[in-house]
Amino acid sequence: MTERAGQTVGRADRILDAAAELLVRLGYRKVTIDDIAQLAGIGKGTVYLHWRTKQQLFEAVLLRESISYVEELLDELRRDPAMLLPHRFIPASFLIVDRRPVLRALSEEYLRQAQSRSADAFLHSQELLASERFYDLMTRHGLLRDDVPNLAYTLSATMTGFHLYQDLDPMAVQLDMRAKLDSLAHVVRHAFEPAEPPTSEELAKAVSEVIAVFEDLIPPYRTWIYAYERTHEPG
Amino acid sequence: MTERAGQTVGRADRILDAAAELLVRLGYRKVTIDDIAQLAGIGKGTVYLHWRTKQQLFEAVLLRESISYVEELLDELRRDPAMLLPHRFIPASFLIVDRRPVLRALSEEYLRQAQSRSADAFLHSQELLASERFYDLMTRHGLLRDDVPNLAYTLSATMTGFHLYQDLDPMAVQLDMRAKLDSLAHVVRHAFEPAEPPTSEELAKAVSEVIAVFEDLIPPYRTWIYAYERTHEPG
DNA sequence: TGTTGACCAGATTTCATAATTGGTCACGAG
DNA sequence: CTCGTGACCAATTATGAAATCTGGTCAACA
Repeated sequence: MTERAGQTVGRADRILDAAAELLVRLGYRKVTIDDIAQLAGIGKGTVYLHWRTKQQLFEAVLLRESISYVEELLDELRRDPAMLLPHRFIPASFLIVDRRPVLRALSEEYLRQAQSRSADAFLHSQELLASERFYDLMTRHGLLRDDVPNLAYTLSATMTGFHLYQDLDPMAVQLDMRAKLDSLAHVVRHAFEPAEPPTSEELAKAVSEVIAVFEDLIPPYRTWIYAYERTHEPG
Repeated sequence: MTERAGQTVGRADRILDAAAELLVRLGYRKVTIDDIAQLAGIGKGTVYLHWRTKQQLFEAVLLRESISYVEELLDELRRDPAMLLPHRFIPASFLIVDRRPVLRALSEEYLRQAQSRSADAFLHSQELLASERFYDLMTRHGLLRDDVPNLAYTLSATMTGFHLYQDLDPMAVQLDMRAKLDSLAHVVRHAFEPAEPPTSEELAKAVSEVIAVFEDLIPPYRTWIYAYERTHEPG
């Protein structure tokens, strides 16, 4: 069984809405299941008809938000294929975390957890954007270099640096966001993109393939959000 | 007054030795000034004849260690000028933190402090390696690109990423150090080095200038370690 | 003059008690 | 019978007061 009858998904969304709102307002720690249930206008036990644990509930929040963001990105891609150039969309993704309060709150919580112990719960939501299939595709179409050692690791480490350096060095605070994005873009362009940019035909082809991949990738993730029976990731 | 009479410096070094040893053994938090004084075979008050606060004492420990490392690096440079290529010495510097227990302990403490609040105390020790003069020189001799926006910030953020990503993602643990160094080297080479490597004449010239700069830079830092009267950085 | 350790205020740890909360499930409504 | 609920429980976490520790000072001493 992957889904239940009637308005179940609608209710799930109302719960996720409530969770998201309280998350932004109070932070992960201070949000209780009771709060969420109350704001959603249901009983506490009902929440557990949808997700096994508080953590899974918030993973669903994160995943829903991520999917929505990816879909936004796909739209932009349809409008402007050049957006697929890593030095364009990676800084854009970087920026987005600052823009979407839910993502911001969750990434802060992720850091807090990582600091102490197992944070992999929040981690696999990143799998969506960082899937092997996506990297392969980008490399194949000449949008990513094929000579980057440990591509996934290298790219993640680099992005993480820009993310975390914010809070580490006072110097970073003085720089405005624009300058930071430029810096990140520079590193991405030179370390991860081939010297030769792809032709616009290649780019268009890559875009349509990216769209296809994500339209293939997203549904199982979306199902996972709402399906009760689950222990780990889809696909 | 910059220095005191007699065996004062020798005693300072014994205190720093004691502090370093206890630091490695117990970690910053658990080391008390009493412990240090006892291990150094002196009274507690005497420690305060050398440094105003516990923090300044450990800054001195860090600075002494850093200077020693830089001098080691200068030696290597004399032997092999190619070591000045950023994609060589930056991963090497990265590695060194794992090798020297004192640096390791201090960088962990730095992260802990940064996590919470003002960590700039530990930060300015990095000024030694990251001084404007050094960057200028490297750029001037074609060892660093001249088109990197916010060079200091960008490079720091990148290196920080590789440093911190260790503890954030389980994937990073599986990769061995060699692979990580390769990744960092790749990013540095392509994002921060010019496409054309310098000629060996240029390189040699840069090396001798680097040596000159550091031999000029180090003494005031060394003085700072031992001089009681101080409020902030030398130079 | 150079050194020290007793001393102090403030920070940290301890420890017991109280309050909260994630998760369950027997029950009741429909 | 199905679905939803909130009282309930174990376990975690918050609280706060008392005890301990420790960075830093300074009067006394060698």
